[in-house]
Amino acid sequence: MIDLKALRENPDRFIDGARKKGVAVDIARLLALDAERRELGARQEALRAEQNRLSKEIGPKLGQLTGKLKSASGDDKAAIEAEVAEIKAAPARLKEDIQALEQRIASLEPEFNEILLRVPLPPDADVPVGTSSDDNVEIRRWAPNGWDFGKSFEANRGFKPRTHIELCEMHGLVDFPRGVKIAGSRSYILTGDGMRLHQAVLRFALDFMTNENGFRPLSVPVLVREEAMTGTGFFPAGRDQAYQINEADRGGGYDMFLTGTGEVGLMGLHQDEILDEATLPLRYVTVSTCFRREAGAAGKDTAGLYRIHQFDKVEQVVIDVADESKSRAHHRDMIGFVETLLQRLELPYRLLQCCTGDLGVKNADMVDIECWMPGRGEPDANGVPSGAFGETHSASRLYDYQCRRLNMRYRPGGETGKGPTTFCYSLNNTVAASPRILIPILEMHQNADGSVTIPEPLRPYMNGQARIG
RNA sequence: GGAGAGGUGGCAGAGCGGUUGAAUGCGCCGGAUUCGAAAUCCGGUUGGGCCUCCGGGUCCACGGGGGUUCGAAUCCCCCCCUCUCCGCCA
Repeated sequence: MIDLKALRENPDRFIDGARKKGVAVDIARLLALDAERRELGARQEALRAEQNRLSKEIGPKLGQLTGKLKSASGDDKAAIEAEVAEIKAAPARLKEDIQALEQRIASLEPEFNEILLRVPLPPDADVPVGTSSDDNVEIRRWAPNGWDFGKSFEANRGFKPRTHIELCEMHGLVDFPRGVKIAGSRSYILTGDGMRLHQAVLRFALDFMTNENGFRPLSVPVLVREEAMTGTGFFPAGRDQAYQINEADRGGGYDMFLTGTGEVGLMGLHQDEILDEATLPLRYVTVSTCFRREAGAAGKDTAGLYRIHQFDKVEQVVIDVADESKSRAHHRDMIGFVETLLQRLELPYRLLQCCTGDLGVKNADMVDIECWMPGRGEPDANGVPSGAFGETHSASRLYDYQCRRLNMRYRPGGETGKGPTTFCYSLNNTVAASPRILIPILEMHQNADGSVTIPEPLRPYMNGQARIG
């Protein structure tokens, strides 16, 4: 959620930001509703003040009169009753007016909130303007010794690559047909070394973040309430991407949602808290199963392990004070962790600065990391794929957009600080999402005979095994 | 799944229709005392919205929402959450 005060002071910044992101949102309407809301609110508040003042006067008077009423009779009684009625009349009128205003304000609320939640965080000034992922800008790329991006896989390695699908089939790493039988399209079952490799990557990534980078490992709920989805900024915009568990209609009270990332649980952790500044920055990592409907992606990446409804992901988040330079520094760090991890796995990758059109509502800045996947891309005349980059990581900077929604604050100046409570800044980044990352691992480390060399760092997690096949 | 109890400030815990945003204790902060500290004493100590001539004004919030009432932390209804016992169970 954006800062309403900032919007009032500088609407153009948000109008411009929404335009750059390609988000259609009627900010003029929002401002009009806001003005009306405040105007009505001010009038209501004045009436309430009057009502409160009268109540304080009336109490004792009423007490006296009801006392008299007990001993009174005849004309006296009637006179007192009339006086009581008169005293009650003024506040009663106020009450009617207040309630009328209350109703008018309430009638504005749904539209107001609907628009407010959809106003995107403006992109940072240094984010390239663009309309889609085609306009993303490459920052840099890296490849291990012996790999030249300028040459084909065959030219690099001396043999034609097999796709991960072929490799999985060859070594019995995944059972796609039975996955589909059980759970429908985009489902799979990791089998044997496939499952072992999957677990090895996840555990390696978690240990790397925990042991080497000082992140605190946490488990998170993946089945959450709607508030957690809205608070973390995934709703309402991404509502159609989340699986909804229908509990309300079967007497469960309320519906639940399956999370598409561990970010929801990690960020929801400190919802509604005022954090001690001394504890910041918070660095959390989790591994969780992620669920995505992939609505709107019908027919896209239907084969293999690339685009699937359920996967596991090691996710990192950082929560810190409201400071842009720190936010940028954390971003660099978090990207650096991933680069180190990919380099240890000897996977070629590139960093992409996402353009404004590719940021989504909640990010001010986002860098995607794509690994080289030899099995992707258009096949040539001989049916050998060209290879292509495929997104494996996404590092976001959100400023206070998310923490504002989550109501996560700190008080500058520490425990004894007198500063105003301030919304924290948050960031998140993938560490490793599997099985998608198995694609470059299998395809890049395949040998001429189809066997796959297991990258060194994963071997301890596979009982020392050095190759598959 | 059945039966019951309860949700009040950082914590503990009063209040159960009328200046109660809330007693009291603990904690915390400031000050006094002290060579210093402990103890003691004094004072302070929730969050948010709106308006502001920046002095301040005003409203909201006692799990959440609605209702009754001139007036609700206190009464009523719905929801959420926690705890205890029984049943079931990884």
